[in-house]
Amino acid sequence: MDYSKTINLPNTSFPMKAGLPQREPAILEIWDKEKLYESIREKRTGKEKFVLHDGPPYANGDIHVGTALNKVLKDMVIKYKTMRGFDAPYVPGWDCHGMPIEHKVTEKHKIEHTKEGLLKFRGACRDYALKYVDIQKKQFKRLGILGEWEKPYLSLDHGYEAAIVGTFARLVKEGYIYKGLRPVLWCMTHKTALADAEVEYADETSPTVYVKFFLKDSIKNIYPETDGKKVSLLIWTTTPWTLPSNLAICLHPEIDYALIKIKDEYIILAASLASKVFEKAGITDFTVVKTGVKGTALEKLRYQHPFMGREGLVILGEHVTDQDGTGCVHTAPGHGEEDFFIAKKYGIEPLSPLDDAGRFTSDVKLFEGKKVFEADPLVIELLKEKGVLFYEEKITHSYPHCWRCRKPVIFRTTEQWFLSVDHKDLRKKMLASVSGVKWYPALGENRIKGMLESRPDWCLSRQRYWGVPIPVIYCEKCAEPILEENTLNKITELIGSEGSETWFTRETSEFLPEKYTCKKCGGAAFKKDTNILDVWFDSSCSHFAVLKNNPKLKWPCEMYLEGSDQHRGWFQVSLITSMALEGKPSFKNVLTHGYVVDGAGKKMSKSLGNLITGDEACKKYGADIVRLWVAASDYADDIRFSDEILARLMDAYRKIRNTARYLISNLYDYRPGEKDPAYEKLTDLDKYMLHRLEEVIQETTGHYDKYEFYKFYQVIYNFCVVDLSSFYLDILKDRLYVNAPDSIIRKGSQFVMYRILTALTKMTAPVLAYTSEEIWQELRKIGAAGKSVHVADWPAVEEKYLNNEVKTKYEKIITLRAETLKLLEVLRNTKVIGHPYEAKVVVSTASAEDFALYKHYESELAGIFIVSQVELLKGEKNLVEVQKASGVKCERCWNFSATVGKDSTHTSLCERCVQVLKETKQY
RNA sequence: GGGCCUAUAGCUCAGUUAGUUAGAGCGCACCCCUGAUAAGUGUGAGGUCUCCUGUGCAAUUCAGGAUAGGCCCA
Repeated sequence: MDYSKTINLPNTSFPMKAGLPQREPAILEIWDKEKLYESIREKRTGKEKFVLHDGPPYANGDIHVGTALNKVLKDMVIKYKTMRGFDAPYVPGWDCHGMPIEHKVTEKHKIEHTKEGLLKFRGACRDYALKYVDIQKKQFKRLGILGEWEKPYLSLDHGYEAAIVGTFARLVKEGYIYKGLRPVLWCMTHKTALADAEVEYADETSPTVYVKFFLKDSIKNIYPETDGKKVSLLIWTTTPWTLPSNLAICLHPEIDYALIKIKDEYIILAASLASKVFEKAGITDFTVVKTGVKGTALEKLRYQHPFMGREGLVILGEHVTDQDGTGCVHTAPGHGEEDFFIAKKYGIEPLSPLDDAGRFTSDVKLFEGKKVFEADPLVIELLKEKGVLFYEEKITHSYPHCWRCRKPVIFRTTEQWFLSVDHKDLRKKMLASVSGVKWYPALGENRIKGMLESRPDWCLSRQRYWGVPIPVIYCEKCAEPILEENTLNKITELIGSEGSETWFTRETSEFLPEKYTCKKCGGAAFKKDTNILDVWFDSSCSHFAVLKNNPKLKWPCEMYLEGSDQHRGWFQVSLITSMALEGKPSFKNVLTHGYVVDGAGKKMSKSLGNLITGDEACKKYGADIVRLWVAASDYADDIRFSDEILARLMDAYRKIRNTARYLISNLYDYRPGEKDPAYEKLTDLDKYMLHRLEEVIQETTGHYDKYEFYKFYQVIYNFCVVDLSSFYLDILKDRLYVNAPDSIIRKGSQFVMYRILTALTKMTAPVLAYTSEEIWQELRKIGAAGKSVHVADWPAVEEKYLNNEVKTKYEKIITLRAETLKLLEVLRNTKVIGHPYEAKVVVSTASAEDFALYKHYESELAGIFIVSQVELLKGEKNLVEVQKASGVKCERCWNFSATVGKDSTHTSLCERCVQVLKETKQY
């Protein structure tokens, strides 16, 4: 007789091999078809809301693993909160305006600077953005992320654009918006401002001049010998053309400045640079009169501009170095960012006497009409004439160039719109509000506070084309901006119904009341602002545009979850608009994660060639592996992504999957509730495992609640490997296979296995979105309720299954088991035994208490150690011995037993197996 | 250059309120099993806790610095 036919072997069609890259898309299709997201919404209607507000990714290119990580984290939070009973809708969004799209589109379309040309260009940008919204949407869905993919929010939606303009209008009304000057990088060929990203650095040879600027104020109180003598500060510049705009000379407060006598005049420059400069200039005949005077002592001295007929001021700045030059920095606030900001501190207004093409205006009669670089030699000539040119040379240095025309760019001061962060104490209020927000990890609070303390006013205007227009109209005659409420409201309304294109298609007059005249000069002709708003302003309005305008959502929301770069970005700009206009933050919790880096901890970049897209990862590993990677990583720090890491996770995935598969395969004849033994009838092993499960549920719930997914991963993985695979399930084999199918011992174990599997499946659902669903569908076959694991409720801790008494006892048994296994290894290595069934364990115990405990489990011990026999002795000391089992191997259960052969019909079976055959009428 | 942060086995993570041999799982090596089988069990080997200096009787743990790396800014 073939006894293997009489045992209850595992049976399932659930595949061992996952084949995720193929299987997942099929599951996704079912979710789509069965409208899983909508079903979840329906089930959670009326429940407490948990709104995670999606930070919009930029609609350009394929999603990067970093973006995938971000979205998966969000999805895990939402899936978990949903299972915990919250109504957690997810409305994903996209950031659609801005420069990167402009650039991509410019590669194909040249912008024609006409109304039609501009509209065409913007249309192309829009198409481009929508195309990538679609591409990215597919990639996000592929990752198993559930959400309102059919109705996402886009920053180019009419409603969203109206919210942007409306927010601007409200900020104007509250007095936060002002017009000011600011230096920008300017391309003289394209006659346009450039963003930092549009500039590339290349070597450039420039004329370099050392120029004497004569002091007007006497410094005889510091240097008595200079009384009545000519004293100059020696400055240095590589852009002589900026000298007409010189308004100040900047010194470092702490650097030593030297007074040097040459013939009959005195020159001041940084002491440490003097010899270098004089050597260059070939001057040997000089005397160092005095050193040790700090820049501070020279502050606020006045000097005579060498040819502009005005005086300038000596100021102090930390940016001055004594590494090169003279330590006296020529400062033209109209032509440099640092110059601008340092001059601002001294109340010096910048001078920028250039037109759009970089030609001097009539403000500088000497060079009127000359382009800046043409002016260089003319300036040098003039300096020579005036006798102030100390030394001249050519140097090659790194200089910014326009990335399109490759021509050198300049700094030029322009008028821009700003948001004041100190108006109405906004900065202070923001700083205070930050403490009321919960930051994950807690250090995020530090970081944003530091940034809030130092951030300058927000420059809102951009000289670009693809974005939301600045809704300001100016008087043609006096350039007075119209910031009246009703005008701004009308613009907002029109943009709301027609989109921002309306700004370009409609005439200026259509945005103004009839017969409107300028309040300042009475002019009747007007023009629209041609600039757009910073795209960060777009995203700063998302909480208004999305949370306030969608009744399914709420303001403020529970959570923002983004990369750590958003402390300066989205978190901060959202805080600005929400604090300025609503007086509280638009979020209650902020979770930040680090950046994805490669296996060596280096950042991912095109140039390093270590970049990987979300799609590539899904194709190579499968979404669930990517999700497991996200869950297993501690996102507080940088997150490494490498083949080795993913290979380890695939191993882990297989282990989890196989553990689930094994549970499934032993539940084919189980129906929940049908033949479940009462708790008291369960063996202590089963009780112990029920207890362990409750512990695991408690632990994982705690970890999820703190968003510490990697801790969840460790707990659940160890539970699968240590508690289940190598302990419980290994021991269970004998019980499940050999005993009668409906025996209490088998049914009891199945009851526990079922509870473990359902809980395990639910607990892993937020992470292994697809696999848990696959397992759930198997559970449904035997009676689990609910069409998807994602509509199921989170497993509740069953207090009645907590049993510390059994736990304490069992931990002793487990310790004894570990000792036994070590000894079995010795027998195996000496070839005394192969399978542990060939062994017998003899346990001598000195402690009466322990002996009693072991005695209590005497009948189970052999099964627990997976050996054939266990003998317990009350001995002098604690000792475990292992020896060959006695008796003969039973052909059915493979245990060794002295009872084999006792039955006359089944001569190769042990007593137990004979009994089982009788029970099951197979005798 | 500045701000914030990180650094424990090949990998992912623990841990030490400073105190005898620093833990887990995986991976690896070896063995077993062949009734979870492109599976499963067991045993074992892996770490100068990034480096330097300091404060302690004692430092991987505290302080200072360095190096490497990340984000943001200049």
